[in-house]
Amino acid sequence: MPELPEVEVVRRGLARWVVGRRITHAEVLHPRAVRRHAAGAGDFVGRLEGTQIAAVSRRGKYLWLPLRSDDVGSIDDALVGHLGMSGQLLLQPQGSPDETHLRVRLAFDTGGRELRFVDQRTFGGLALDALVEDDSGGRIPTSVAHIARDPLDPLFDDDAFARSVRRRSSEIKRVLLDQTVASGIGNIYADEALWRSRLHGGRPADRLSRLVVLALLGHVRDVMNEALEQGGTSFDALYVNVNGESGYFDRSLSAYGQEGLPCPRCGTPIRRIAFMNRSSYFCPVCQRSARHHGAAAQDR
DNA sequence: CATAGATCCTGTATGC
DNA sequence: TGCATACAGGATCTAT
Repeated sequence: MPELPEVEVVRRGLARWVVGRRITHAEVLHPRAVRRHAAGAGDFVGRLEGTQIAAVSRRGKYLWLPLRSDDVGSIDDALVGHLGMSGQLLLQPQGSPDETHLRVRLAFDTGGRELRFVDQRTFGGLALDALVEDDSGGRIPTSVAHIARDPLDPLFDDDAFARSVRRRSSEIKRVLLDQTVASGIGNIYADEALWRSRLHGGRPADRLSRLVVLALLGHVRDVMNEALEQGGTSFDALYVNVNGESGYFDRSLSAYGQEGLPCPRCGTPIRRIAFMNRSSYFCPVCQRSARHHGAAAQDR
């Protein structure tokens, strides 16, 4: 569930602490946490130790730490991380008790706190990956290059997004969750942006007008920025910043998780339906379903 | 190629 | 109390 705002909160917390530090010790406590590192845990640890963290970057829900290698001095690789559903990156004092689901530990030359990857459900993971040039002269890990820029990226192309969305015959919610169209959007912010747009998630994307798609994008940006200001969304102790603290955007949600509660706009109880093996929350009055928009395709 | 559905994983909440 | 079941859901894999 950590989506873009939650991952950005983590990125900022990490950036303040780890940039410029050298990794002196790496330890993998659960092999599944580094399954995306094809060469295995031993290679992961061996290549990580001795490197210096040059930055903390993010695209969508992916984080990466470009690494300056000890011997060469150049920055060719990055430590790539994805939190999956329950991953946490915590800065903990050395010697503090290991978390139940501690998967990877990194310690630094400066002592003090260590970086811990904790992940209950093990959908997340860490890997080392080569940096390649992206489409605008920047650098990005190979394993992240396949996803689109996210809506908070200054180089995000709104018109290209609208064209991409309107080429698809899938339901608009499914398209919002497709990380190759725009990255960073997950179930919570998809439902919130659709609610703000008064759009039912089941509407076919290719029957929405360009202006409706651009307005939806604006709502995606708004809800993400508002969540960021409040430290992200947390429903329980799983979604926390690097100090283990929860954000409180959950208090501002209009639709997601609000089944049975009144729609803040019209008072109709919010409804929950199954969708893609998860849930969609929407107002059945404000967000009209596809059949009310018939074959006329008036949104063109 | 686009699209849709299954799958991975573990802790918590709920019902009988 | 114990047991079974549903649920949380991002990314990836497989099937059509």
